[in-house]
Amino acid sequence: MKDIKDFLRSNSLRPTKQRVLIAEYLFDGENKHVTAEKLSNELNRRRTGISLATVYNTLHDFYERGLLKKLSLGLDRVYFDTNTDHHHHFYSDKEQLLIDINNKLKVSGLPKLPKNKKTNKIEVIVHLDN
Amino acid sequence: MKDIKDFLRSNSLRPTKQRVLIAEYLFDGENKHVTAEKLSNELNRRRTGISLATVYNTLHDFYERGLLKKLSLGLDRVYFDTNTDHHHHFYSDKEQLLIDINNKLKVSGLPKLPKNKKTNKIEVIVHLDN
DNA sequence: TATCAGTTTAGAATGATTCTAAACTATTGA
DNA sequence: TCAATAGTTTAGAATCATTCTAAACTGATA
Repeated sequence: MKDIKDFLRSNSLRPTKQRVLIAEYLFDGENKHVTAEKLSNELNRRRTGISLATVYNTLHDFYERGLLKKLSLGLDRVYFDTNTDHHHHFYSDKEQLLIDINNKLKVSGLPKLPKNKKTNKIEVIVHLDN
Repeated sequence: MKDIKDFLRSNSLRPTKQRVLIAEYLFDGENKHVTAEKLSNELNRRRTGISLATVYNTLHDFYERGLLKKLSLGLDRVYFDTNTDHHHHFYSDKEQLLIDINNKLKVSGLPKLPKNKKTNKIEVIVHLDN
């Protein structure tokens, strides 16, 4: 509670009612993959009365502060990941399934980068069937 | 010309005026990464008068027949790749830059798959900065 | 060459996300 | 404690890539 407010303040975010509720849900210790819609549903279930616009704003604010990762899965919707360590994913479009790959997956044999470019990050997506 | 019609026919696609023009552009021997919009612009430049709806339909039809790959880059727009061999990409969101990685890039250390799932494909995206 | 299934198309619809601008609130300093 | 204000929230409109609709068109077949 108090720690959540401090957590937000230490990330240059005013601890508003809405942000506290969202942070409490997202950062409860369990890694989560959320879309704006899924998060909004959960918040409605909890009768928080937080608007969808605020859900979008807050996810974006948290992402900007590095508290969330944004997942590029070529979906329609954007996923935010509370696990901000470098990691990869199993992913099934059909099932809306997203599972962290937290172990020491390695990519080797990369060619040299295009001139004047540097690698930002390497993203591996293991697409699943069935 | 004739070969393009046969090519389309052999893929269960009627060689309509529109499909022939699009296939001629896409499959001219040079690998391409196109979005519906970029392709539509190119076709307008060529005064083909092909509608945007047909561009979408045709890209989809070609994709369904395995003539194009669809790229999952977490963009707003979808990219289609004329290189249908298994390969990976350098990608820069800022610059709308997309470059094939055609060499023997290898991914090792994958954990076992979730139960009852099989790997469809492994996609590696090397995100570039600058 | 008529028939008809397959195609094309303009424009409407969709749906996730962003924008707008007005109301609200946490913070700060007096 | 309070006023001022910068930062937030919100409903609803706007955006934009893509899909849908259903009417007109055309390649293939007999």
